Amino acid sequence: MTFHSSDYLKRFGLSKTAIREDVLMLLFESDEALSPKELEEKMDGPIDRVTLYRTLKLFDEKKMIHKIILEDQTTKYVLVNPEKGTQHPHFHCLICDKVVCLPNSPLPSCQLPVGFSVQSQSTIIEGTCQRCNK
Amino acid sequence: MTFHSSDYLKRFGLSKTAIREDVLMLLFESDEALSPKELEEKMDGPIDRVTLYRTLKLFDEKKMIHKIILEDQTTKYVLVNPEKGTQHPHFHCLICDKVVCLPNSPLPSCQLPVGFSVQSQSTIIEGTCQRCNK
DNA sequence: GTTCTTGCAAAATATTTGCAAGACG
DNA sequence: CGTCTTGCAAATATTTTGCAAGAAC
Repeated sequence: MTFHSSDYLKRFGLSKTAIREDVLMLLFESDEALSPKELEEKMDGPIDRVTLYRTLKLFDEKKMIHKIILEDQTTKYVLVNPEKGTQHPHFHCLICDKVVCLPNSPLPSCQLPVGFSVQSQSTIIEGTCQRCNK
Repeated sequence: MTFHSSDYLKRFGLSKTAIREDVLMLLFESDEALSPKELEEKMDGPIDRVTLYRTLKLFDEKKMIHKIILEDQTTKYVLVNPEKGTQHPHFHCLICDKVVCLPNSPLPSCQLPVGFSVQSQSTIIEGTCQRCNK
């Protein structure tokens, strides 16, 4: 299965630009969530940080990516994968610092007090991943 | 039941200072989580922001307070209440911006892949609270 | 009196805004 | 060509660090 970033952009009604394609590609190829700084470093040439932030904000608004806020207040992003569902817990390894989506784990439900209504839920689990536990 | 901030500090091996007592008192009296800025505004006199940050970091290290990172990347703090357990979901109302602990709701459990180990878990539920839903 | 805490100045970090030049369709 | 996007400069917000003066015990 190949990934066509330009089709992807078109599908969300966005015009095709080099930066947007690069960001999408990097997120698609990555097996972990990436921070703005990590994205910047992985980009081919030097990229303007402002444009990167604007691109990420746009993708987030279009729900093309998930924004993950970690306990250390840093931000990472993953490409939304419709097959994995739009909401699931994320795991943050405290040793290697990687953040991954937890597959096949639907968001656990909480009992809410009467009168409250939910719009979104985010669960971050911190610990050590299987690679670092070896 | 009264709250003695100086006893509280002593119990955690911290020396008693005016700022620490003020911060503890404000957190104790509040029915919602407070941001550094909100704490600063609620303080009697003007307070040095650096001291406030250092105080909050210290309390967090001693596990006297919970640090809650919201989706908008702001930080709020609540006093740890041993009766409510040390970990539970937090609810963030998108209308009034209040953040409260969800009482009687233990942290929902997630199935983790083999080899992963958990150190902490945080769940933030965003939505509208019963007051704002009326 | 020695150690811990505070307050100030300044730095580091992350993110946003305004605007003119440039690219997209 | 008109609109959307980019890049630069600069602003804003948040949090941290170094250090000397002051308070706690």
